[in-house]
Amino acid sequence: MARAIAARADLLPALAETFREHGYEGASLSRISQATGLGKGSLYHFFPGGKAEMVEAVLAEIEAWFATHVFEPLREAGDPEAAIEAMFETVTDYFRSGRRVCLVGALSLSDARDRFAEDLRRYFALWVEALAGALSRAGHPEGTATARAEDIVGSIQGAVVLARALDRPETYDRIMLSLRARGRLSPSP
Amino acid sequence: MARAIAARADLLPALAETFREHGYEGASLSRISQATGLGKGSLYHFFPGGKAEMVEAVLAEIEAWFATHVFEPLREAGDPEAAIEAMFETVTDYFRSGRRVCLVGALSLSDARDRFAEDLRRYFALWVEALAGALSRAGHPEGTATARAEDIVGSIQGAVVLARALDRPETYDRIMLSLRARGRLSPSP
DNA sequence: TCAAGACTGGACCGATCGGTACAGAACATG
DNA sequence: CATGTTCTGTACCGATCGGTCCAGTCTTGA
Repeated sequence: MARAIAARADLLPALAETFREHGYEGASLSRISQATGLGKGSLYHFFPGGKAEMVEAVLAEIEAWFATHVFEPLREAGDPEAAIEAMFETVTDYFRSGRRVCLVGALSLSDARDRFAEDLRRYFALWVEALAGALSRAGHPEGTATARAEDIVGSIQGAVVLARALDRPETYDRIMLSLRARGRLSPSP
Repeated sequence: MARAIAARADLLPALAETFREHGYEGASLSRISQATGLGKGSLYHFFPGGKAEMVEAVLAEIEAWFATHVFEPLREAGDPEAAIEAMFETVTDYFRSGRRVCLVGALSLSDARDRFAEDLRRYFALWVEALAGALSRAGHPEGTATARAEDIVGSIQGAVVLARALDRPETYDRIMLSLRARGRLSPSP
């Protein structure tokens, strides 16, 4: 009984990688079956809603992961500046310097956006909100903290796009350094 | 005879929009057929290589459009600062404040990236190069002009992602304003 | 005017798509 | 060990996929 829940959760990493690599349309059931080592019967046992339910489960796990490792540290840290630095470290690691696609960003650009609109929106909204709070507590002017947070989150997404297109992970790392340096130099807009 | 060339070019806008809206996998031949009003026979007459050749033709036109309207103005402008301002206007218009996806960026995040790698790489490389040149002539320190250009091009791509995910075109416009303001305030890193 | 070639739509192809049905294996619980 | 449930692979479904083929219709230059 408890096995079912664990097994379902165990599938999510393989599912996530498959959707990251092939997108929603490109991740066919046969590819998913191969990636997870499970037949269709098992997949539909855990996800009766098919691919749509798989994506939703993956998005939920991604959001939970970011909540634990990114959003909450930003919100609760005693030292907000250190938390922001830690955020850069964490996401650079997570996105493997742009070698790994951000599934939420990729889906946002695809035609699957409308189907999962609320999940995609919430992920970025939570990120911007948490970061804006940390910036604010780090001394950033109240009025522009949200704007600055959007700049940063957007830049991270753009860095993934650019590094992948140029096939240069260093570009991702460099953009991260530039964002961090800017935060250190000028807490004012 | 001349008709053929014209007709092929006339298809590109509809093709481009179809790939933008549905991605490479999602843009099925039946959808393409519907969007262009042409049967499969005609499509394969103009693009014997099928979907792959269609995408390549679209990418070539996009690159040509950007070369004319963005890259060359950046390179040749007498007033580089004005050219950079004009670039922001042009791309904001082109991407419809993030309502319209950047096909090159979207393909870069998809599994079609490898297939069109060189086209995707060149588009961004040319953009960064042209912008870095303009920044440099506008007084930006030589050593960091390329880095700053990558920041900007990446931020534009990220703004599209973020605005679409949040479903807030204003976010795209705001990020553009922030990028432009930053250029005006500090020509130094 | 008329042949040559550009162009067209749609029937058709095998492959694969997402999804269903189901019989049996593995399993936890009594 | 018996029983009921969970889990599994596979055969199968209709639909659609990308792509081919071709008979026929336009268009153009001689």
